[in-house]
Amino acid sequence: MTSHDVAAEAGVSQATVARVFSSPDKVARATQERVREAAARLGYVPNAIARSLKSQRTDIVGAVVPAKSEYWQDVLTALSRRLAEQGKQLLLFPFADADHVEEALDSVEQYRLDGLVLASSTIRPEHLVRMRRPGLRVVAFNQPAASGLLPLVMVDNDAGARDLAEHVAAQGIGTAAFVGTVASASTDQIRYRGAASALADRGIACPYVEAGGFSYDAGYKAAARILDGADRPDAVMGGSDEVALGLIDGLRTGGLDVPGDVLVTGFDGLPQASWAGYDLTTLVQPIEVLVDATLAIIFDDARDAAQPERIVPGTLREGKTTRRGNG
Amino acid sequence: MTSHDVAAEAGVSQATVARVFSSPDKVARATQERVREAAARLGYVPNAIARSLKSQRTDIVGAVVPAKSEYWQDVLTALSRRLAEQGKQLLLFPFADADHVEEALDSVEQYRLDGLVLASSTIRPEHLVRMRRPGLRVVAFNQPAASGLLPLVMVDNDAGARDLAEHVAAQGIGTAAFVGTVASASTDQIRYRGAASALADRGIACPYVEAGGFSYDAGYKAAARILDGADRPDAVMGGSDEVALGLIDGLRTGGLDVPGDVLVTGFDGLPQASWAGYDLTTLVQPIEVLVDATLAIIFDDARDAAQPERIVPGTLREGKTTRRGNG
DNA sequence: GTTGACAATGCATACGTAGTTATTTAGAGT
DNA sequence: ACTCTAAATAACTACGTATGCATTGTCAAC
Repeated sequence: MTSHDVAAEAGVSQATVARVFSSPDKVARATQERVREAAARLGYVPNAIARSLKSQRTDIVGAVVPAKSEYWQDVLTALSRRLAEQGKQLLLFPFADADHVEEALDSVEQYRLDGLVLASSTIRPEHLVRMRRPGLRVVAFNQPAASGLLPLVMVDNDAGARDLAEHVAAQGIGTAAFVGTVASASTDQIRYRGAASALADRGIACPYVEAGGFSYDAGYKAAARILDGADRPDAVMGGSDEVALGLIDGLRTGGLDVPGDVLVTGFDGLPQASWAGYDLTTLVQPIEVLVDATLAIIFDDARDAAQPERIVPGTLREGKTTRRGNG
Repeated sequence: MTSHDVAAEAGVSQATVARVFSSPDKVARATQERVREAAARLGYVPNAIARSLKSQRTDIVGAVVPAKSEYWQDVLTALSRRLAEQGKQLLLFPFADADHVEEALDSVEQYRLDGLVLASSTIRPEHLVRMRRPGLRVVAFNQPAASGLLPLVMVDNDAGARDLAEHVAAQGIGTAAFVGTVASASTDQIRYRGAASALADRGIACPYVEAGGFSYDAGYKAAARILDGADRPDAVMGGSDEVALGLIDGLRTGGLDVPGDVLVTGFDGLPQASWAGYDLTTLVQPIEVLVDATLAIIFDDARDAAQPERIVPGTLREGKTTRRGNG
């Protein structure tokens, strides 16, 4: 079932059929109806593949993201929704771990995508630069390491970490610890430095503990290391919500009360962080805003602004995990 | 940068270049190397769009799924991974709610997908049937309503619900309640009937309560209705893990102890259900098995078996939410 | 030395559409 | 009635690849 078949059925040329579906205003009202009826009768649907080949536009945006991550799921959901509103699609290139990024990027190149969102702070700079190809609009999403290399959209990690640190400090703590995800992740570094610096300003030390992963499990296990440590901190700042949730459960399993004995904070603003069982104090990322900024860069015709950087502030959400004296 | 350019660079014909990348065994070893070198020099990558147009195969599988759902995220992760192993891609067509399914299906038709996974028990039969198009292998995933209409892969909802019900009954309860997601969902109906029937066999009544949604929030709110009710059940069976987690937090917020005062079960086996804060007793779906069965149907050449139905048993995971006397 | 078989490669074409150019048609002005 | 203009449509081609068919080259068998 092609546009030729419809053309024959409607008694017009193939070109007219094509125009009906791609630039209807160039076709007379009556002709248009005749064509649409014929198409409906035959069950014709335009072929996106052929359209893409001819028009050199796929209307598809790709996203290279870690396969397992609550945070990225949320981002992708928002991204996908926005794209759908514009009649575009999202093609996923998930990777299991940092070593497999290259494979994902290989398959990206075969598709002539309109744009590409590079996620995860574990993609290495050499991979980032490799994706700078003519005709492909790339945006690094929440990936501080890409600064200067690619257009970049991210939440203000530094300010967010400071906000959290100041909020925790205001509860009157003596010691703190920062449990990061993976030390080499650029978001981790910025968040830690921001938090540690804000705490240092108030005379509070804040050692760095690496969870070794981005998951709940990593946080859960890290809690054990903190419990075993000599000097238990009064507050634990998680490098991400997922890690923080694991921390909470790990600390509670170890017999501590959160927030009675230890305050806990997260970072990201996951839905799960708001669950009544946790009610985590965290920095909520404005995902809608970040996604819109990303799509603006990809689809803005202004190709001049070579390396735009959009840094959007997050919002502190105060939950009960930093509420002292409720224990 | 096309195969023609590479052909010129390597001093061969375009056809040979094409063969090097799609059926290498038809090209002499030496020629192959020359072509690959030329391609590498020019940075050539085959164009998947053109390849699809010519070969009438996209190597892309589509999935129509609800935009927000922990369960489907897990399924998609598994699906995507398996496809990537075969050099294929997953194209998502998420829909916000049941009313928007049609829009999603519209865009599906434009892409000439190799296969399509129809998820969500809220897709209505008329939509399902509409997707029966020549050349498109469709599979209904965990969608009992599709039985007889489309090839179907699902977990054994009935047996799973019975297993859960029997396990709960064995804890020595007097009354129970089933909190479903949405009453019109076909999975909901089967799970309720299975549970209610197994409980009835032991003389335990089990009224149906509709949460009105698939989310944590829906479960959380449903808990309030149960707390307000005259006769509080000894056990609450959630129609899904997400709902069950909300139920737990809702019941606990209401002052009840889980499992001390009320036992709770879920269904699906989400990662979150295993979190230490919940440790939910649930029926774990064998997602890998389901995904493999799905892909087998899509890519099996045997076009004869018109309406295969694969019903796979799940596994009961016993958590502490049904462990009596630990309160 | 002729033939046949087979591997390796080139040539030509088609996949289904969009856009460019050419042609037809209708309407208005004089 | 005759041109001029603009709108509507038709004819044609190109997008980049895969593949059937034709062609060439190589080698073994008789």
